[in-house]
Amino acid sequence: MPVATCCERAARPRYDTTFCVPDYNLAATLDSGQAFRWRLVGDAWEGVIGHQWVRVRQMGECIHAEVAAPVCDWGWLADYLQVDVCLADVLATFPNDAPLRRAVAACHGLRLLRQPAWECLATFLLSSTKQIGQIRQIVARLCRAFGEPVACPPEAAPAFAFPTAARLAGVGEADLRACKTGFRARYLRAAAEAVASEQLDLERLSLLSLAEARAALMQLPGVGRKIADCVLLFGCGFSTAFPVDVWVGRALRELYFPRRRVSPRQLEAFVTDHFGPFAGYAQQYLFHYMRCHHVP
DNA sequence: GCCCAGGTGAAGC
DNA sequence: GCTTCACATGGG
Repeated sequence: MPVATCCERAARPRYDTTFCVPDYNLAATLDSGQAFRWRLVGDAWEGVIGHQWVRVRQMGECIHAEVAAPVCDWGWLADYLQVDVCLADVLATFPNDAPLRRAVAACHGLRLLRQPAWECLATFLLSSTKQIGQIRQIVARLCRAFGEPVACPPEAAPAFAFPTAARLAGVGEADLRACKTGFRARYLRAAAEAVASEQLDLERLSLLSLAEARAALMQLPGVGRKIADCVLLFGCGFSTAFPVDVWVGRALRELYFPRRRVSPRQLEAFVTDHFGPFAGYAQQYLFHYMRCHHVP
């Protein structure tokens, strides 16, 4: 299985590195509504992963990355970007149907990220009935208010880590609402408390079956099937998790069941059966396609 | 003003 | 069971 090549993934401390990886569309990946902390500055994307400020840039078949403090081991970034995933192998498992073929052709190089689970849970808790741009703004306010400052270059905007669960568990609901979280503030606090108290161990979810992990997340108030599947897909590595939001629901109905009445139950059965071992990737292609390319 | 946004939970038939 | 509605907030 071909993997990305990387110069000096573990070597002398460096401020930058390059991953050479075929079929990686950085812009589509960072801007496809799976992560909410990336900002396009010129031709580069700036964000924070854990406590690291990062600037990444597409250079043809390679991704160039810069950080603010020298790094020996770049494994954390390779893991986040999932550069070792061979996209061709993933796409080869997709069913050969017209809608998916169109979506894959339109969104060439779209990938899934592997995000920190707590950040993923918290940000998707804040996502309900919000547009992606607004989710970004809420998350930015939250990080500025409650996240640790992280080192960044002088020309960059001040950067903050995503607030820990322990920190948010100690924040009053009114202060969360001041970040424009609205009715989601209560849910965010409850999740922070559950994680901080270790009543919910997010790191252990990946050891469970998909159904068990999903059930554990759905114990939290404000976490239903859709948000749970986002966390499992984007933060825990469950490649068959298949979040169905308004866009994906629309994609399934319009593209697979045109002019037919389909119950949510039927849709679920279809999804479980149809998309294969990387159904979550297929979901992301349909989502991005509907948002950026499809004209009804 | 009206409708919608990567939803969920509670209440109503 | 399935449908309707409230929940905050901002953009088109």
